[in-house]
Amino acid sequence: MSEMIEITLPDGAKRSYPAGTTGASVAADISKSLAKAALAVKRDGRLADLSEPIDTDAALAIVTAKDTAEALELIRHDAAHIMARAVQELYPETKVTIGPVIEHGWYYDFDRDTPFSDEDFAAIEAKMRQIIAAREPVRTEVWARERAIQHYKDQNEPYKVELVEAIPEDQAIRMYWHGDWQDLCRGPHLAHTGQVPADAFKLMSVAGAYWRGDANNKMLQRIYGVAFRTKADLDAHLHMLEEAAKRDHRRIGREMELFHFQEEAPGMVFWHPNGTALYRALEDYVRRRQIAAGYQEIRTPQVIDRTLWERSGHWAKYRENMFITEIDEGSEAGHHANEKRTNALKPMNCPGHVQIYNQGIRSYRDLPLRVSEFGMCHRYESSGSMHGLMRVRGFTQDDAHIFCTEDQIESETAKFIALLGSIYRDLGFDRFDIKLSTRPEVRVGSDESWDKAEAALEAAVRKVTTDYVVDPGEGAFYGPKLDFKLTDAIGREWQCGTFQADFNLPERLDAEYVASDGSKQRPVMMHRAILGSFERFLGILIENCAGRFPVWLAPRQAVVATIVSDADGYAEVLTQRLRNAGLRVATDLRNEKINYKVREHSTAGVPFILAVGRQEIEAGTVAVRRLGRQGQQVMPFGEALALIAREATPPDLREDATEAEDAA
RNA sequence: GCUGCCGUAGCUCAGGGGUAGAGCACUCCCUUGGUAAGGGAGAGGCCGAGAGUUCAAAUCUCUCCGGCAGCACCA
Repeated sequence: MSEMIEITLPDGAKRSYPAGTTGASVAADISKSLAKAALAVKRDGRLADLSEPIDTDAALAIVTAKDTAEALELIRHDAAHIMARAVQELYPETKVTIGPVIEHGWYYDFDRDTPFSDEDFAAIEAKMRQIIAAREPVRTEVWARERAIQHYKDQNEPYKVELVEAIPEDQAIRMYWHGDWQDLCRGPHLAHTGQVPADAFKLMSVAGAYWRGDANNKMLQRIYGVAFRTKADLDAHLHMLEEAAKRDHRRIGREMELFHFQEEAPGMVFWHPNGTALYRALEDYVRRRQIAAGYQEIRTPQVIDRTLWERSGHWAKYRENMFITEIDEGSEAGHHANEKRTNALKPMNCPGHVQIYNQGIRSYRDLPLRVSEFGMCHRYESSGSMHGLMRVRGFTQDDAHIFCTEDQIESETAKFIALLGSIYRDLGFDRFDIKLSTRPEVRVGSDESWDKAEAALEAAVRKVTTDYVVDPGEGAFYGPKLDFKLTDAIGREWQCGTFQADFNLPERLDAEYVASDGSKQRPVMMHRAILGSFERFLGILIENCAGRFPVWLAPRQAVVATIVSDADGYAEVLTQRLRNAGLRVATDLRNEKINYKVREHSTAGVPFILAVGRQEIEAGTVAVRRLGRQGQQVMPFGEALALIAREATPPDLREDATEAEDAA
């Protein structure tokens, strides 16, 4: 009876053990680091108890790296069930709904009239620990549909009835029991409740969430939790959140005096001098890159009569989100008394750009025509959707429209992606997520056009990477699009870049060009933005670098700080020379010790601190201290100026930039 | 917009039915100091706005405004 069990190790190697060997001894045998992973010796999709012998009947495997993540997923999933059970034991009137695993943890949506409070959290956590300590077995059964429906009707769980009814006919209806608490679930699960680490989970927050994600449905209470394999992992996660909070752009924006918001203008940014310097440095850079890429810059009106918005279709479809103005033109010549004229602040730049395209007669030789605008837009975003700089009501897009033929879509897309990638890299973003959204149910344009445009976008992406996702049906009604997303400090994704085909607007606003055969043709219009908006992008940028901007973007690139007041005059002369070289420099003549000044400007993220005292005046030098480095270096002022100027040069203006671009 | 929470000095926060406190920042004075916090003094608040309850409201109630987390939205 010396039956052997074969175990596959993470590196692909195989080992054999006698039947009856416990999971724990297998784990110990393999290695210490794998011992934890061996928690996930799996059987029937469940994690086996390490104290139990592993048996030959099941397909067993020590987890690979992927499986380790899977084990964590099981812990989180079981924690969700255990929490739901705890909630129903504590508050029996509560109706349960769904509770999926998410990044770092899980949530569970409940229907209960009384709101959950922080005190409830402590009680729920305590109850969860009891359930875990009881090490109650997890078991499962497949039920007939009717039985499941009847069961949930009897239990007065209307949401579960709905869920069961929504399960496709060909899918099994599986029930899981954690002890005697039952829940509808696809599984898999752990072997018993004791396998959820009692000290490595935490309930984080409660928030409203609509049943089935539909705002027409009742709002439920969603409790979020996080769970890890060990307490150390949990603590590390909580610590990471604290660190991320320090990088929050709203906090840094205040600390570095970049911008502020105030009640009278919700969702509108007041950019302070520092923030404006940053903004301008970015704008200047993008402008140069776009000019180099063949864009022509334009400017279009902020306020436009409603008739144009009616023609563009925005009045019908987007009015809710537009800032509308009514002007009484009664006193003006040519108008009847009390005549009102209705205008709207532009929520987007496209119609204005088409107006410029439509001036004169365009030839196929003009295409592709690329017009860009740093266009300020206003959208009346719903109050709950605003978020610092990330989602605002007044923002400036680095917008451009490319008028081209269908045949040019692919090459224009490829050029755009290359430009975007290069700019993102210059700004410190080596990776970003790409999403292709394809035709929705309701749309304009022929299927042939959609086929062509979707294929063109995808082909262009594939030239660069295979790492993108397709979101079927999520395109705009007017055309397919590519979205480029970046992530904020705590991992929320924000759409920044975008590239969208538009079969609609050229039609509505009657844009055309003369083809080589003399016929009039409709151009395709590509909407595109690289940053998306300066506001959102700067928000992400701030969080990404935690306020320590590269020198070329830093609001304040250097501070000249005096050690003694005798150096005031010298400091002012140096400051002026640095400014003449185009650098953003401040002088600190305050009656404070140099230690204090160094500390303050270091904390404020100033890349260069130039200290001057008697010795420097004598020798015509400065003592240069660089952010993030200990100590300082005394050098002739001219040398310091050259050093700072070199670092302050934007990436596209560096001497090696041209070759780098050509090579790419 | 919805659910929950929050709104006291520039910032971080304490307090709490009898008209306000701390630390940091700020101003002034002393100190002229050589690379991450020198010392002292002072100024600073319609306690988000409005209404109600009360002899009395920053405090209790309601409405509104704004913010935070999430959901919905993001032609």
